[in-house]
Amino acid sequence: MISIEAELRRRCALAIGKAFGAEHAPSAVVKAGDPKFGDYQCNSAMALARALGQPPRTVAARIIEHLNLDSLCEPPTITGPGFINFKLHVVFIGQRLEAIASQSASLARAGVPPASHRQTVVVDYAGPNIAKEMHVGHLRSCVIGDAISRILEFQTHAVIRQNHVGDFGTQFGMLIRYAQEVQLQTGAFPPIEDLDTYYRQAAQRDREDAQFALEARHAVVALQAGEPQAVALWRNIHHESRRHAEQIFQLLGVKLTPQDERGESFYAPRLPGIVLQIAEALAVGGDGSDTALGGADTPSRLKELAVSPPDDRAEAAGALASPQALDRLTDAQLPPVIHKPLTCISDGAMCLFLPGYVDKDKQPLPLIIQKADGAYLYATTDLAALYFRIVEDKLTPNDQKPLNENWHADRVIYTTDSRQAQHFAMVFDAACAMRWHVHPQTGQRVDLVHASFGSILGADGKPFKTRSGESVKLRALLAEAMDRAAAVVAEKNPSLSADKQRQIATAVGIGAVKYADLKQDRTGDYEFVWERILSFDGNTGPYLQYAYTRICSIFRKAGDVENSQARLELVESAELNLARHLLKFPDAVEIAARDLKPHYICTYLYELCGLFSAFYENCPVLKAANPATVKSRLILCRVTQAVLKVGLNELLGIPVLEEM
RNA sequence: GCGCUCGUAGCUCAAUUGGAUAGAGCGUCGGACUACGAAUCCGAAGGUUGCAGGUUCGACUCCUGCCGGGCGCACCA
Repeated sequence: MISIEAELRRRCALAIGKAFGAEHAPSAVVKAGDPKFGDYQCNSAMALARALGQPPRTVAARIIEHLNLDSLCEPPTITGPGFINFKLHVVFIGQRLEAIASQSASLARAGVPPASHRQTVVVDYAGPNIAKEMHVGHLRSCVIGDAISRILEFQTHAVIRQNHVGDFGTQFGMLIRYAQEVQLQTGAFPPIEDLDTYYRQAAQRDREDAQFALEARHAVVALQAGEPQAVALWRNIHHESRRHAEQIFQLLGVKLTPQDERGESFYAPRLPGIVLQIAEALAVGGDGSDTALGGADTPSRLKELAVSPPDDRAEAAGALASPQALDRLTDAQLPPVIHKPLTCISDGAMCLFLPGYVDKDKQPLPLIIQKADGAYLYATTDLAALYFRIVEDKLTPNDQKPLNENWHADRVIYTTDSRQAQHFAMVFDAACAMRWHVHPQTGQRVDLVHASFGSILGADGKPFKTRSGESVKLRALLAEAMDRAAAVVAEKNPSLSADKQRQIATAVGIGAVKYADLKQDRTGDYEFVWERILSFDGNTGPYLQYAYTRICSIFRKAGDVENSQARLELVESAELNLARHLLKFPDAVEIAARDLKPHYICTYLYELCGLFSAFYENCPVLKAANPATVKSRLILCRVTQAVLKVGLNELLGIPVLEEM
């Protein structure tokens, strides 16, 4: 069964097709703007009126003539300029809810249907830098990326989470060199309790000591060449960092595991092949075919760099190009305006020029895929990752963490902050230029999405920092959330055991922080204010968790009164309003998945709790007049509980509690 | 300078992407506990959606131009 909104849209499209021809078929069905207009409305008549040269209300009437609604709705009405209003039939509502409540399996899905077209979706999020402690800057990526993953996963898409860690940059030379130094002096590897301190000390040595800095550069080379001692130290740092990140993920309830981690170091061996591939395919003056220009200046240094380090894995990564192709890559041939993607060497760096990008001086802006010194950049790694996720065959021994099947992603989603918008636009354009955005099996266009988000600001509207201007550590932020929640629990519910209180404080504190982040449209900035986040009033995590505990409390008191064969009687307006809204949960999930915006689910759940409160105030459940009403109302409680659990817990990754 | 983005009630945010009378919470004011959890609920006041044009049956939403904030613009990620 698909969502009701989708079902009505389908039926309206069918009716429009029958009435006016299939070319007019797409139908605009949305939730009604106002309850007095029913549950849903079709807005297609007004749009069609012009094209058909008929009055919109006439068009609406003809749509209705061809509309088959079965017993879904009451007879539709035409209002205003030509809106078609649908009001769900009470009998239909009752049957649907009874069906959902009747089995634990259907309750577990809360009415949400599986996706009609199952896709393989890669979601790239979190991506912390190794050797630095995670800070608030990572919060949104973790929370939003995980929610998006959970939502798509719940729709039964095959979601592949990817943690693209920064673990192979130049900073590692510094860190390795510093680790060597400390080890030599103390005879023991320093415990990395505070990664930031460690990093800062290394950076300070790097700044102050030219000899140290030089050796740090050499350490990078040693690391990339696989020198055992450098690699061992790198592994050590890596291990410590991962341990730290794991703790954060676990505390946050983010479902990333070590198996999901493929960072810069993973892609490093593939980069030479990627650069070669792009350089040849898009060589300036060439058309990608084998027509090397004779006599052009040979950028021999780059040719050397592009094929080093000598690693046969580059070939496996798809290095189709021959080094000879690089012979024609001189910037002398670069046109002043870029009309098609071109690669060439500019100032010694391997550049990919894409149409539509210019710098401050209106000069073509390149996507640099290899620096003049031969090093690769994050654009290179991102392109390698895209190739890996979409094109590459995974059943090769090259993947250190092989899956059982090929990925060939249908969709790749990046959850990073909006400042990287241009970077991803360029990377996506580059992938398109290489035709890597075409699914190797289906030939369909792969959806490349930057699900960007804004910044977290302090109460003053400026970037969220500590008083001394440092970035707030994520661990400290979450600890404060739990402390604040613990204080409230101790005050409100002192009778609970200390252990129980701690458990509740964790769920409430972490949940509040996550919910505050998810409830707002991710594209905007938001202000982080403890009082607002941890409030029990309004659209907050604690408020929703509280609503859930009230329902649980009813069931604790109900004992075995519940009867799965009970019938739903919808009499009171509070009952009807709640019932109607419960059936719209699949619609909320669908639009949240469509736009990759978890806040649609938050808004839906908040409205649900408001309607449940009205029901709770006006319709006694356990003290209802007769047993049949008690059972009927317990069905509403049961489905509300299920929707809250699925929405909060499974889709948003926020814990629910039996009591608090 | 170019590009992206945002501007909605005193404050923090919504508005299913062009739909009907722009909705919530906080704060303010006024109410409801002998009550399935008052960590809650109900009511009131609060708006020329930054400004000015345009597009059309219909605009917070789209197009143009201003004003104001944020961010980005060649070898960091």
